[in-house]
Amino acid sequence: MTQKKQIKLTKFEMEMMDALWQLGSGSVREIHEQLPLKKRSAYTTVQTIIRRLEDKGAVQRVKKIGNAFIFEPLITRQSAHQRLINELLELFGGSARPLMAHLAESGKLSLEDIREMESLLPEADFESDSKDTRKARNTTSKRK
Amino acid sequence: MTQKKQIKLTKFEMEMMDALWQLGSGSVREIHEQLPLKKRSAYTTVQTIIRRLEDKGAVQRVKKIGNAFIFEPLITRQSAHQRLINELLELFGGSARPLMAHLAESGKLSLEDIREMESLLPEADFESDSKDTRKARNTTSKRK
DNA sequence: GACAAGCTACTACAAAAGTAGTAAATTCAG
DNA sequence: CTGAATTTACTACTTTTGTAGTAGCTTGTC
Repeated sequence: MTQKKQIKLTKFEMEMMDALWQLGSGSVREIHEQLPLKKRSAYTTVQTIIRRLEDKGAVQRVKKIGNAFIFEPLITRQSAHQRLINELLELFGGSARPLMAHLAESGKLSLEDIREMESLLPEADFESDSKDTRKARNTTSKRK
Repeated sequence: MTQKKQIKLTKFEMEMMDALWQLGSGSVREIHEQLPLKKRSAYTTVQTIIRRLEDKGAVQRVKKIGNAFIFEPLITRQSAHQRLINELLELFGGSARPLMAHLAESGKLSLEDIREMESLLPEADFESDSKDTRKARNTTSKRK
C-alpha cells in the first residue's frame, strides 16, 4: 500500500483539496478558479499551498500541459474526512454518542436520517471483512 | 444576548477548557494538574493559555483564594462542541448524512447506538403518527 | 515587619498557517 | 529566433498557536 500516513491538513489546505477533488485533477490556475470567491486569495497563495500539499504528500504532479503542471490528489476525500471526524471524536471522549446527540439536538439529524442509517448499517457491518472496496458512486448522498 | 458566542478555541485551549469544565472552577494550578499527563506542559504555559481564554471571553475570574485567582468557564462545553460540529459539518456540505455514514463505516457507530437515538429523538418532535411536521428546524431554541 | 513560597503580569520566541511578491524559466505566437 | 504571457521557484512577512522564562507582587508565617 502506498502510505497509510495520516496527513494533517489545515483548513485552507482542505479547501484546496476540495477544489482538486472536485476537479479530479488540475493546474494551479484551475484550482484557483475552482475556489469559491470568498475564499479565493491570490494566485500565488494558492500556489504556495499546493506546494505545501505536495511536500506533505497530499498531491502530486502527474504531467505538464503547456508550461503548467497538472496536480492530482494523493489522498481521498474520504480519508481526509475520516481523519477530521476521528479528531473530533477524540475530543468527545472517543464515543460517537455525544456527537449524535448534538446533531439531533440541533436539528441537524432527523428521525428520517436515523431510519435511513439503520437500514444501511447492517451491510457495512457484515462486510467489514470483504476486501471489495467498491466505491459505489453516490450511495450516501443523492437526495436533498 | 449577553455576548457574542462565536469564540473560537484552538486545540490546546479546548484541553484547558475541558479541564476547567471538569473542575467546574479552579485556579491555574488546579487546571494544570487536571490536565492529562501527556498534555501537561509547563505551569506558565497553562497560565498563558488561561489568560488568552480570558481575553477571548471564554473564562472569567470569580474570586481570589490566597493569592490565586479562581477561574470559571463562561461558555458551556455544549456550545463549544456544537461549534466544532458545525464547523465540521460545513466541510461536509452542511449535511449530517455523510458524517453519519463515515461514523457507521468506521464502526464508530453501532446499530445499537442508532436504535438508542431512534428512541430518544421522537421526544423532541412528538409521536409517530402525523406525516411530516418535522420541519421544525429551530423552533425551540431555548436558553443559549 | 521581614521572608519564603506561590502566583500573576509581562515578555519572548519558535513553529505553523495564511498571504503574497519577485525573479527566473518555459512556452507559444509570429 | 524573439518577445510577451504564463508558470514556477524561491523568499518573505504576518498572525496564530504553542511554549516558557523572569521579575515583581501577595500572603501567610514567625
